[in-house]
Amino acid sequence: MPDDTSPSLFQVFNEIGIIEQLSRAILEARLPHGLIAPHFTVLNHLTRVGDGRTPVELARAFQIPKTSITHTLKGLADRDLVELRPNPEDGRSKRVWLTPQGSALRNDVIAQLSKDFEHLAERFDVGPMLAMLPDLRALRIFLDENRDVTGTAHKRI
Amino acid sequence: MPDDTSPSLFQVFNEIGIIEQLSRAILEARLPHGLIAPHFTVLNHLTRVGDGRTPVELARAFQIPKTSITHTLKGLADRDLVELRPNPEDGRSKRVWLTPQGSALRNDVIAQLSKDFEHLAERFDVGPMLAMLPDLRALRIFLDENRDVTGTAHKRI
DNA sequence: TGCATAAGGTGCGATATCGCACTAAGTGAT
DNA sequence: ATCACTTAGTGCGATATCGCACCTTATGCA
Repeated sequence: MPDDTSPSLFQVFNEIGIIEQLSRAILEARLPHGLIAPHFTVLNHLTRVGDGRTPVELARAFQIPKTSITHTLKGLADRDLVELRPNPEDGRSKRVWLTPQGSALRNDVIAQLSKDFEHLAERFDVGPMLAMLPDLRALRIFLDENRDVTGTAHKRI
Repeated sequence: MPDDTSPSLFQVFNEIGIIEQLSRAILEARLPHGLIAPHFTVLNHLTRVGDGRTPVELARAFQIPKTSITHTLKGLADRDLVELRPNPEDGRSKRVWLTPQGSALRNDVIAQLSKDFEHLAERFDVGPMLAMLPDLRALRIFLDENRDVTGTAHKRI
């Protein structure tokens, strides 16, 4: 049983879990009522890698079940933030397109968060945070590539 | 708008979010059917800081709404993993006690995860992960103490 | 002591997550 | 061309999350 004095991966994952929660709260405070982090994550992803992705591609990117992305996309489509059109190359699937409103909302939120982060950086040295990015990336990639090694695969696709 | 080349807090939080998701999957793969990460988090917390906490103390520790902890505790109590008894010092509140089964389950899961982490460490250098623990802690503490600064407080208590 | 206010806990309703199972469509081997 | 198999998407049901409103009990101040 790990104790509280020697650093352990338990503690690392625990801190990461809490930080995820707190940073998610910061994000959701900037989203319009009814939208939560997963909605924004989709808008941001489509902006960064380009829209026209299929729902399954998004599910894979976010490591979530297909049913979850279906639901999230429905929420975005109901608000006219994305548009789902058939995939001409595959009759089974669809493609997800950003609407102008979806792009605008994503950019507004990013702008707000940039300001929030600037305020934080005035009172906190973010240097170490930025410095740990490569190691975080390496860990994320390793865990991602080894998802099924510990019998962990579940239904994520 | 942050680009993808210069390291930014966006990317740090993004990596942290993905790692949280993947590590949660590792944990939940070791939990009995019907139990999810929040249930384990409660058992683990009560083991580490001692049981006899009140539900509100737990909600504060995990940064979640009171209603969420009520629900999670009900799930644990239904499975006889914790016991809720009245708080003799405050007629409004209760205290949460681990049952022997709750303690045993927590220890079993920890043991499983320790093995999982050992397997991971055989193929991945965890040194940098452990080294970033102090910085993660500092960030967590700072975000926690400044939750309301950006108008982010919500209903978390 | 009385009363306004705060704090702990929960019922309820809305939404989210996700496993299961199903349909429709693509793939590949014969 | 056929048929077994795989893959994309979704309906459904179970559970989770969380805001709101409410009840109960405690606290603080006049």
